[in-house]
Amino acid sequence: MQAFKIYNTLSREKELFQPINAKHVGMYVCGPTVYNNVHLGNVRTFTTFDILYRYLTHIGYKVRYVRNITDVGHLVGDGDEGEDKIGKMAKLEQLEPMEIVQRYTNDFHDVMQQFNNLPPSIEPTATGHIVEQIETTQKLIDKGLAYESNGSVYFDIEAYNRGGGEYGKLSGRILEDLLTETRDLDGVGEKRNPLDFALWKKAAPEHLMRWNSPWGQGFPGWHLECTCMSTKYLGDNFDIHGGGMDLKFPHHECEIAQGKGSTGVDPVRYWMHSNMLTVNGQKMSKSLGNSFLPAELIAGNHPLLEQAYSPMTARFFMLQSQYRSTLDFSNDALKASQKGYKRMINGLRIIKKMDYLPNPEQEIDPKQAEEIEKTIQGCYDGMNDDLNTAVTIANLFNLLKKINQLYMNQLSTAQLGEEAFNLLKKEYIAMIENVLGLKEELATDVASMASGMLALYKEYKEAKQYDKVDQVRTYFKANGLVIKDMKTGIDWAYEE
RNA sequence: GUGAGAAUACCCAAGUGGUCUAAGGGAGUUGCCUGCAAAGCAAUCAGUCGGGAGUUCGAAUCUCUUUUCUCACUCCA
Repeated sequence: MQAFKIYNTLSREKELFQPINAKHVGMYVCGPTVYNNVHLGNVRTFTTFDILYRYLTHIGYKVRYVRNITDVGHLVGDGDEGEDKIGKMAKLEQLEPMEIVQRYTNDFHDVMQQFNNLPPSIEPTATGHIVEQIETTQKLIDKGLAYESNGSVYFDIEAYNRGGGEYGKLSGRILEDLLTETRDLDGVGEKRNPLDFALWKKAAPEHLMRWNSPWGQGFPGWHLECTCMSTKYLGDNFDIHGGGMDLKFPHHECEIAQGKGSTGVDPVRYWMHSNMLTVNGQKMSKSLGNSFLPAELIAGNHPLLEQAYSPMTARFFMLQSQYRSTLDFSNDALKASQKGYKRMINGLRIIKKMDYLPNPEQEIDPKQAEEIEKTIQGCYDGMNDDLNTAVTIANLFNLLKKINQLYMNQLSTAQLGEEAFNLLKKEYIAMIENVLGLKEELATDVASMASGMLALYKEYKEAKQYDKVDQVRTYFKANGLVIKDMKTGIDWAYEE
């Protein structure tokens, strides 16, 4: 097993990853709130944890990857007073809330597939776990860590901290400071303390999404679902919890409080946070209006885009930086990634078709073999160092040079030796396809290819080069197409 | 204001005490290859890591200071 290090937000240090159960890893990632299309910034986060999932699997762990769908409880506006995001969209579009949920869940899945992110092992929904959320709320009330107020239930942060909780430890905040800052804010109303957060909210009469509970009709608070679903499927204490940097406070802080409050143990061993995708130095976000939808990127139809970029180009672009750095979007950077990605994939095509060719005349060059081994180790060193995909890719480019040299006969497989060659082939393919999740994007524009061929066909026909004409026909036929040579003109059709 | 980070070549981006005479990609320049290209290969491309001071035998990396920027504290991945 590789010595894999993770930067743990809790300790602010890279720590050697040691799962609770030697061979098994439980990881939870905060999924999207499905009230809108996911944007490219969201994609970065999910891609980061896709790489984690892929790498852990690659180095031999059995991973249970849980990523939720938030389909209720996430409020618009300031904390606990706003409207439910999904309910709001439902009213706006005059649809059932669940129609909104389904529409954007589908969109999310489509995008994940386009970017070649693997589906999680379990994808639970908040509405599917109302019972669990009510139970946890009751448990917290019983323990004196939550209180009912006018049909809503709030988590009591002061009581939690009196009992040994350390609210603020993840984000590095000091409770007293938070209290002072928020003391003079208004709208406290039902809460004992402005920092207290909702576990259960009473539903206003016009509220669409509502369930019966011991405290009347209502709906669960946003933070609670992740606590219930992560611990339900991964246990009270599990290995890895991931999410975007912007969820660190308060969302993840609240998750720790709820988890520790209800079970007595810290729920998560390794907290991982991926950094933001920025545009011109500013965070990409829906509210700032500087976010692109993946579809706009792929089509190239956004004012900030000079051209279209394929999903794999974007994936490669994201992987060329480390997930904890902010990554700034620019056309120049994307174009550079496009070339790099294509070079790497060209190498993939070459090595896949290449086999070891023994040659008794030629001796093995131990230096070459050693270089290959060292560079492959470099790929692993990069991944092991808190998923430093940038380093892994740098090493892959060095392997690519060897592959191209082999291809151009500037180096022979016999010089590398069978062992080193097979290692090169196996690891280059595995790193790109299995670990980084990059794949070939075949240009499948059959129509334009066919029309170009038709032009050639016409030329050959006019020059009466009938052998060439037949060749073109055979080529079309081999691809399931036929040439229609009519009085009115030339066209192609699908072979019937 | 409070908390968390960032500043590395023309652009993107690794590197967080010696292996750094600073990865890798893109752009540029030169050569090889080619009928010409493209692709590929080879060579070249940062005397230096935002500025200043310090610690150390040794600093891009640690400390202090300063400037600029981002994020969080309000819905966000």
